[in-house]
Amino acid sequence: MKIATWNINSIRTRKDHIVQWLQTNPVDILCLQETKVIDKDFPHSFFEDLGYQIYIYGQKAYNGVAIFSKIPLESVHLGFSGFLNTEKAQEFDEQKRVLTGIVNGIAIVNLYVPNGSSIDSDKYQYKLNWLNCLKDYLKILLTQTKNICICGDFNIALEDIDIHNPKNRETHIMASDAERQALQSILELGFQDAFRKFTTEGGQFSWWDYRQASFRRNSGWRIDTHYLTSSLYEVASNSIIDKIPRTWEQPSDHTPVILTLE
DNA sequence: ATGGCGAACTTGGTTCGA
Repeated sequence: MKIATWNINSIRTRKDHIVQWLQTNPVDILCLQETKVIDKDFPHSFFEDLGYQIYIYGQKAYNGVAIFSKIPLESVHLGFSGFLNTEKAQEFDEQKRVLTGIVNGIAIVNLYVPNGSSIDSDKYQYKLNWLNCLKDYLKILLTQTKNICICGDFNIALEDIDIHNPKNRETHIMASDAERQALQSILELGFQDAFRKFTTEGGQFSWWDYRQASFRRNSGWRIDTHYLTSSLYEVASNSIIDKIPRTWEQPSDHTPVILTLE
């Protein structure tokens, strides 16, 4: 079973890339982030024609997540408030960043973690609070199943080897201590980075800034991945970053990451 | 210290992303 994650930075701009990619990479599940479109305008048919069921949770202009699955999902939950009945959860759901469904007994949690802007920004505090809410959400999900795959754009590089240049990383968004600790605290619930089961190498990135010829120079960050509970981590047989779509004309700034189970 | 690039909406200049 293959589960891919890809921040495509607008589904309407990138639909041809996604179709082209799926034709050579017919994964079972594709989790997308930053669809940037209201549900009514989501271009379903392109992907349905390839044999996928489409699950979407979108909003105007920003954020938005989607799951494509060859097998219909069970127990689809939109946002935090799908599981968490708190005022805070409802407030966070104004931004569409969380979509969960179950397939083959595996809960797939598709996430677009807030970027946070910069460490002195209000958005940074929002990001930390959001991660805290995610932890509560996962605690509840863990009471229901031990087979969980969280994947998506985490907007956090967990280790220095996940950044092309970790100098000054303490003050940089996506690498500051508080962000890493917030993510680490979630992982301590019982999740491991699937990508790191297979390589401890640096220089492996999933996002490159559009500016400063970052891709050409491989000045990237590894911020997109799959975190797995131990039952799934044990049966993970591969995790790779496919850099090819980043070489295409008018690409997303992120590229797909593919997990293989069994 | 700033802006670079790309996308969406407010459709042309602004806001946001990472």
